[in-house]
Amino acid sequence: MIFTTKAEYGVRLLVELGRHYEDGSPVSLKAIAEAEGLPLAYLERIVALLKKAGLVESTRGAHGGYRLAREPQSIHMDEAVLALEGAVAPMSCFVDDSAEGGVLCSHVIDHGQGCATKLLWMRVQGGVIKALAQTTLAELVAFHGHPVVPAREPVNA
Amino acid sequence: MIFTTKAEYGVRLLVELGRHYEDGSPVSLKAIAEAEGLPLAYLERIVALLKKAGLVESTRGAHGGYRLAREPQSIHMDEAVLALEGAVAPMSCFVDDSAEGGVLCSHVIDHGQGCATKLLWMRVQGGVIKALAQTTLAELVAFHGHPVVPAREPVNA
DNA sequence: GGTTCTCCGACCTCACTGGTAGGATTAGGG
DNA sequence: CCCTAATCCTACCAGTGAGGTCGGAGAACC
Repeated sequence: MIFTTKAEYGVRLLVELGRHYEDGSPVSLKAIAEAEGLPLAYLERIVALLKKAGLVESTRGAHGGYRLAREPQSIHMDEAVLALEGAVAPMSCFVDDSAEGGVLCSHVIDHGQGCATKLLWMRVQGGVIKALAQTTLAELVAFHGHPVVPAREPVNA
Repeated sequence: MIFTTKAEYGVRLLVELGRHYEDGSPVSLKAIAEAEGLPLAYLERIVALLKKAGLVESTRGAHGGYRLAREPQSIHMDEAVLALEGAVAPMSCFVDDSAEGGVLCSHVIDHGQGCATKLLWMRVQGGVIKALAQTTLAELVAFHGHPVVPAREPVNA
């Protein structure tokens, strides 16, 4: 159940943008790539996903770069990871049937209504999405600043 | 964050064994493969993982097969999935540092104490393990027996 | 006009998943 | 005793996607 580096790099990119959110001026990918030690060309493709999802804005040309489209407190990580990974599903047949009627995996058809494993994967998916949704970018930015604090359950609002 | 078919097939195999747990006699892989429509040779490798983890026992020779090593109520799915997938980690650097001192991913070293993303992945991992641990094999077996909406005849024979 | 950026698509390599093949080993049954 | 049914075990193989590179085209600022 491993996330790819898209999620890892993308979140770190967001954190970096969040640190400069107050500045107003955009941050170039080159600066981020150097600060985080990540391949620039690869970051370009990753940030494109975030832009398409409306999480970041871009300014082209010299002194251009990227900045957050919203304030860090309102950016929840489920949205970010969904944009980066395409889908948050424990099994390949779980594209995103959360709202659909009855999207069943192929091996289920002969079993009538939903395989037993589906119950399991649904619970797992729920756990992941919940964990992601409860974490905001602002939290990660703050954690980046002073990592000593062991954040327990700060999502009480 | 997709599980592989090892987890899918392995759990379905366990469910099938759970259905015949009361019988006492072992179930052959061939029977399971035919019942579930899965490749026999592939199942052999999967069940080997479950055996190594002590979840199932085997009897060799004619009329042999596999049976659960414990009763279904005491088999929690975190143990099963861990045996099948090797590790339940959201990121590659998360082998299993839950008990270790400070296993940090390589890109973290220069940031002092834990990257911001680690906080995120820890929460995700916690959510997944919790969801898995809260589900027992007995639950899945029961769910397999009588699905919520009986649109068709369930396979009870 | 050159520099610095974002943008965009093609390309490449490598590991791993998913599955197969072929056997050796063990146990029952005639 | 052989034959058959089953577990075991290792090697192999094709496809795919992850992870990353390259080259270039457009856009803004000096």
